[in-house]
Amino acid sequence: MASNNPAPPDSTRRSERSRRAIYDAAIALVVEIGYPKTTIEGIAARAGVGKQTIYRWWGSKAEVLLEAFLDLSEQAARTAAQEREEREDREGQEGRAGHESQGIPDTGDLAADLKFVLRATVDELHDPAFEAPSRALAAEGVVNEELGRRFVAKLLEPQLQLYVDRLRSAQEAGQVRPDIDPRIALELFVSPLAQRWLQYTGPITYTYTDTLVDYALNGLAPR
Amino acid sequence: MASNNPAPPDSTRRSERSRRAIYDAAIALVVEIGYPKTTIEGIAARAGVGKQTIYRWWGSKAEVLLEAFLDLSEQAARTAAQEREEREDREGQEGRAGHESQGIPDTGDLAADLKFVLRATVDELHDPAFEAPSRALAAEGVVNEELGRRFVAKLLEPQLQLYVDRLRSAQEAGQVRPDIDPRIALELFVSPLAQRWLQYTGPITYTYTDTLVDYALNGLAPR
Amino acid sequence: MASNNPAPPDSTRRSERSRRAIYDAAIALVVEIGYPKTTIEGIAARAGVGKQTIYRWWGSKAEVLLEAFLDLSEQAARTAAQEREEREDREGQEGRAGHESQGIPDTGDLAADLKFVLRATVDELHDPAFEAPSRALAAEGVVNEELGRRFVAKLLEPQLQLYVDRLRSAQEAGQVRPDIDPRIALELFVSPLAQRWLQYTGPITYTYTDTLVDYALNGLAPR
Amino acid sequence: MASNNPAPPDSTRRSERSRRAIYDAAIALVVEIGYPKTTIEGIAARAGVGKQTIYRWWGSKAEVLLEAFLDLSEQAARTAAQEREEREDREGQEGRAGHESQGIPDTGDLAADLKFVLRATVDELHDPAFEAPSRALAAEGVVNEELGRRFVAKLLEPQLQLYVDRLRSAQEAGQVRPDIDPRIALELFVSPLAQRWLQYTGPITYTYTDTLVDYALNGLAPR
DNA sequence: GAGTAACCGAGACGGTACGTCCTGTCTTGGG
DNA sequence: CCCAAGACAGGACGTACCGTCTCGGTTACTC
Repeated sequence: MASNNPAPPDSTRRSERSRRAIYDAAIALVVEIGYPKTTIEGIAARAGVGKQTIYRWWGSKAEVLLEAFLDLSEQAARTAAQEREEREDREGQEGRAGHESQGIPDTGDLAADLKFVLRATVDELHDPAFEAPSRALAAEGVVNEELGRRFVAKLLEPQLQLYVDRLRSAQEAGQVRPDIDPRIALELFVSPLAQRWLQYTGPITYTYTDTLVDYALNGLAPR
Repeated sequence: MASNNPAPPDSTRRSERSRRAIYDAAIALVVEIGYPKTTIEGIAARAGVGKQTIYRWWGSKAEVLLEAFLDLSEQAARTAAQEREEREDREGQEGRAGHESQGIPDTGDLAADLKFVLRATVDELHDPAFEAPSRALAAEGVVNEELGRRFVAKLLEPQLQLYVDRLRSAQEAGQVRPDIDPRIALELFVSPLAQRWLQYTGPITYTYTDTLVDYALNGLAPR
Repeated sequence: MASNNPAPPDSTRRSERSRRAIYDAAIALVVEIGYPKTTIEGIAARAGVGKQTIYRWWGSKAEVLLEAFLDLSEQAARTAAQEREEREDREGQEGRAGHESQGIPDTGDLAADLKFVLRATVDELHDPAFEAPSRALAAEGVVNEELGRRFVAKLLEPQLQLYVDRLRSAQEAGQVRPDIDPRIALELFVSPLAQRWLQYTGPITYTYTDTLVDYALNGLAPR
Repeated sequence: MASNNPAPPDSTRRSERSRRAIYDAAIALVVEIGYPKTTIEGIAARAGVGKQTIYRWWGSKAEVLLEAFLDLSEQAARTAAQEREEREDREGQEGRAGHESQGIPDTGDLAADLKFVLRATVDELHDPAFEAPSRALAAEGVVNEELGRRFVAKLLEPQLQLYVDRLRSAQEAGQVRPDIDPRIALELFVSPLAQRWLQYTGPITYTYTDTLVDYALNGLAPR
């Protein structure tokens, strides 16, 4: 199973220093000059790294950015988790669990909980530091199926799974019909938001996401 | 007295022959070798045209492809319309109107009509000749807002408008609640399909789109 | 003998206005931006003339410049001749005839006369308005034999003929040996100056040309 | 601290293989299709080299050709020197030293020696392999002073220095007047030949060069 | 005095080469 | 054997001109 064609590099000797520098440079460049103008040479130069070091460990600029962005997300998640913990320690309360990567709150009111996390998502979509690399990867994924699937599997699907969990909980509570497939159901309010963001098909606001939740839960037909 | 900087070319002298050749070459190359490997140089060579002729009339590879695809769509629409006409003349019937760019059928059964057109869309999304340029433009639009908006305005929005019309008709017929905004409502079943296509977040089948219509019309909550 | 291949243009209908404008533009551009950066398009634009008007009457940028320069020389010669005439009318004297294109002075002192005209040539070679187009044509002529020969026949040889005349006169006066070929003899002092100018092989000064005349007349060997 | 603007390339890493291929291609193209039709792209293609490799080390087509021609001259000189050596070894004689780049022969008869080398030069000027690049460089030098001076310093002046040496020797032998400046004197017979070659002002023959030597040594005036 | 055949200005066209930028591979020297 | 550095073959970029062509317009000669 080991021993591929051009002999795989020995990852135990890999320079952690270089990897970090490459991630940082890649993200910074995409934010500053945009994905199309970001080049492997540019990343290498900014990271103070030889080009070969990039070509040794990654297959394309998109892969570099994907890993860099995954790394960034993990960092952000860790930071957020820590802050939450500290806050809770300080405030000695539980309350609204809050951050979605930590799970969707379950107050018993499904509509309210969904509106809450979707509003948080709206905020995130408007964050410029998140937008540039995220769009770049999404765009690349549209045209490059392999990378697209990895992007989805690593970043998007885990998020969607949280909705699945919350919907299942709602099903158990009798707030969602039992014959509904949660994985499909979530798309009724998540996908519209996604499409508006991806394709500029409409404005992205709190009232819009609130409306989506209402429409999805109650349906379009008269009751 | 009108005297801009790079002096816009005189469009009355434009060669129709070249434009056609460029459109054809652009589409053909994107289908054959993919968008990233399609180059302006390659389009020019294939079209038997000087590069400058492309740079004179378009600002980027993406703009060429956008116009080429728009042109293709118009042609296809014209062809389809003609065929439909001929068929109807021959068969002397009206029946199911059929092609979505001609409007969504209105049999009085909203669910059935929506399922019908969505199934047609599923077929279209699986058509390779349509997929390559379409994905390329969508991807470019994700990262290039200006182009994205044009893509949507010229191609996507007119399609969506057909759903708006059908939903309004359903509202008049009492099959959709009057307080529903059709432009948002249609996203409940269109956007999930779009996202699955754009991001490979799930399989695209007839049963899937049928399910979307059912969920959207009836809602997730118990009735 | 008439009736060439692509049908020769009718020169009776030629626009004198355009010709003048083209000559002026060509000379001006060569002086301002240099011969290599001077283009036919540039000449046409500056002259306010269609490109075809240039291609109709000339075969290359070099030919345009050659004619433009010939025209300029004639103008200059006419102007100089007129000035001389006016001066002489005013001063009512004959004296030193002066301008070489009017013939080399013949005071009876061959060495002095040659030194005089060569000094005038030195001045001319240092005149920037003359230098740019002149060098351009010379350079073109080095590599393009046909044009080179025309350049020589039209511009250089007439000048050299004046030396031939003066040397013949000197031969009759017994100041030059009768077996000497004047056409070759003149090269002894003219060519060194020409080469220094063409190839930057040495400085061009009055004392240099004076020395050339002395060496050529008296020879290198001890007398 | 050394840190210029475009950062000069590291010449120790330079590919000797590429340099040779570029020299060969440049010379071959100039001979085959002429200097104006020789392009950097063409040289690169013929040499099997990337364009950038040319632009990295040279500033223009003319510079490439200059170095290529210098290299060619050195090679030719080395080859000639070696052949001469072998011939002398074989023949065990000294005699007429022969090749001008090895110095001008000094038999004691200045006129004969000069006529001999000038005849050799006449032959060289008629050699097509030498003529094409040589004319191209000369022409470029006429219009481009910097390059012209380099052309002269590297190729022409060393040749002329040989005449200076021979003339000095003749001065010591009393065959040339001591007040004569050899650097100027040589121009009396070298420059006419040069001008005829550069500007097609007359035929280039043995009798012509012989005549030049006679005129120059004895002068034009009666003795 | 209408017809018409050229020149003219303008500039689009199919091409070619420019000089720059980046790709992905390879080589060198240092750790 | 990794790494920084960067030269290399290759190829696309977007620009500038080439020489040809087509378009109206404007003369100037013909019938």
